Amino acid sequence: MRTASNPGAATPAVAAAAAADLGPPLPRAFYDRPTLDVAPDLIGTIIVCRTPEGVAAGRIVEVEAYLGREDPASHAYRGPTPRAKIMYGEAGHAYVYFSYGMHACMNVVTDREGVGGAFLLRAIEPIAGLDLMRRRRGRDAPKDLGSGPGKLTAALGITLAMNGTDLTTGAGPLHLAARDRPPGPIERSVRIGISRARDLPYRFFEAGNPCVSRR
DNA sequence: TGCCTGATTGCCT
DNA sequence: GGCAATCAGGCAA
Repeated sequence: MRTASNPGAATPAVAAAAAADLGPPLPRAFYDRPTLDVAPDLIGTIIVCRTPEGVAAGRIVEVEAYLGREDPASHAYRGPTPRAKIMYGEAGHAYVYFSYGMHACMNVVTDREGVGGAFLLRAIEPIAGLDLMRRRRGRDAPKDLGSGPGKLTAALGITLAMNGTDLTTGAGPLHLAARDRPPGPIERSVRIGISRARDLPYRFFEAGNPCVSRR
């Protein structure tokens, strides 16, 4: 398994080196496909967040697909409103929104421009910057750091200011890197916490991983 | 302008 | 298992 250093008071250069150690950004073509086609490839990839405090990263172990204008559970359902316009833009960008008045939730935009497809990141398995994540979360156990959409943004330091970040350049604070190892079996289920289109099996997760969210 | 709902979390009983 | 915290987006008036 690949490891990454995480110096406490990282200079930008050190932070960049640490982020690079986790792998270069996945290319646009990874995201620019039909949303459900991306799902099996997304589980096990690594999300890296670089802030002045340092670098934090985790394996993505749970996601939910939101298909766009035709999906009643998606923020994109009502068309490209000011909030949803990022989802209608170019694939490979981050859509970060404010949930329940207190949490940031992060999506990655997929599919062709104008479709509105995206994946909500629901859980990560922490792999770098654990002490930083522990401080941000006020929790110690790795499985408590990223086992939920609001938890993982808090742990990684993802904020609303990162909405719209291009994940493919490596220039911004966020990117996704290729898997460091093959994922375990991927299972599907209905999506969690929604009231519309409850029956669609668009939640994907790594079976047996303790960092998957509960409910 | 005002009301209601929500892709959540964590604490309390 | 119940519920409060807390606020922006979307829609009705």
